[in-house]
Amino acid sequence: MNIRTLCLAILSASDTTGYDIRKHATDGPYSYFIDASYGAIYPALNKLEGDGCVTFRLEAQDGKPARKVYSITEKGRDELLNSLASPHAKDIFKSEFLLIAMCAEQLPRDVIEAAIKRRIEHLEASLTMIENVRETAEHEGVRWVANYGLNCLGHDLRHLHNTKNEILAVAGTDRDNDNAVPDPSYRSFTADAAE
Amino acid sequence: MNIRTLCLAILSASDTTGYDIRKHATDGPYSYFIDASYGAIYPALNKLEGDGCVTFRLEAQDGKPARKVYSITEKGRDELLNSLASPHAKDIFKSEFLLIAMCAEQLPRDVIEAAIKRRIEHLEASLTMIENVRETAEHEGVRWVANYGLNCLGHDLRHLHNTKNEILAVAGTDRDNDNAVPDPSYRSFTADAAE
DNA sequence: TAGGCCATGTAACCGGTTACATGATTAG
DNA sequence: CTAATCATGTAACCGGTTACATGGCCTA
Repeated sequence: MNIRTLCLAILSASDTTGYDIRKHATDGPYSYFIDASYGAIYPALNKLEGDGCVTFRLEAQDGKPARKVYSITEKGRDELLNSLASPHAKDIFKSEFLLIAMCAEQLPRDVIEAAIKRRIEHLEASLTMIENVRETAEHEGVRWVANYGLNCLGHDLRHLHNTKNEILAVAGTDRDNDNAVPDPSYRSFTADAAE
Repeated sequence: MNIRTLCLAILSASDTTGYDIRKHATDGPYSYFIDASYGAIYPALNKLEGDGCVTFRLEAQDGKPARKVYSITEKGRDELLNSLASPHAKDIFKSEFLLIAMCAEQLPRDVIEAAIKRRIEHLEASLTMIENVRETAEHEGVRWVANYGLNCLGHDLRHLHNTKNEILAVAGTDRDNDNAVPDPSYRSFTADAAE
């Protein structure tokens, strides 16, 4: 899925500007699905307009540059439906935190501790944001997704709290107190690891 | 996080070839964190070798081309530690399914139904794969991550089963059989849907 | 008066995918 | 006889990010 589809999806819910689309995809209700920057959104919107998938009206403002408020067209809705209906959908969870956890034995305890802290903070921030989205949601779909996120992320956070000590216990030695080579026994794992 | 780091992480657990690294990142224990293709892995490995972060030995085989079995060096471990320690980590969940759910009102019921089906199948496949990873895990970190995945994805799946009717009820009209207004009994769910 | 917000946009760059080339071996 | 698996690698391409340019308004 690409920015084009994201723009159409956001515009299918209500008219907005490129500037606001980016906000939606950064701090707003769409932020935990896709990320997008101006450099991607503005060209996409231009292309979309050329293809007749969206139209825009100029709203003059004093001082600020005129806002280009985009609306989706029937053709745009068709394309949105098509791209969402085609089964290219694969949900991807890219987690650096989990990669750190995987390497726990190789890493000093403080690194893991910091990663857990970041992960917890990130989850809490997400929860707060989604709570906010739910409160102001005007579409059933958005509300459902917000509940989904709240429920799953909440569970995630609880699980992390419950099990963080286990992964910390596996950690290597702290970098600060010197002989950070954990245990010579690690040295020999390569022999049979290939399996 | 990039492929370079991923390669180092995988090599930090055990020696392997570029070919196997790709398998790890496609069907194996690393598949639900990052994706990687040959076109990215082989150049990364070459660069890593030039930088002294990994070494390799050639293992001749008859018929097949010789395997280049890579090992991580002390310098490579340092770099891995550094990139995992720096707080650039942001966990990203890219979900086309959730985008479809967000647009539920705009979409025909059959599209949403298909998306739910795909999502459930994907979750079940993940669960099976992770179960497998857990059984054969040789590192505590891997086991912990597998449990994490099993727990969270399991919860996700259960939640989806419990609430799928709610989002289906919100759907628009079926494209084929025209005014297919769903079952009115679904209409009252929103009250207690939270948590 | 410096910086952040509004609001648009462009150009250079880059990391990664796709698709290909090679070639022997084994399974259907 | 075809397709897949093993195993390496390259080159074209592409989607997206980063970093800029512009410029007036508002806040610290």
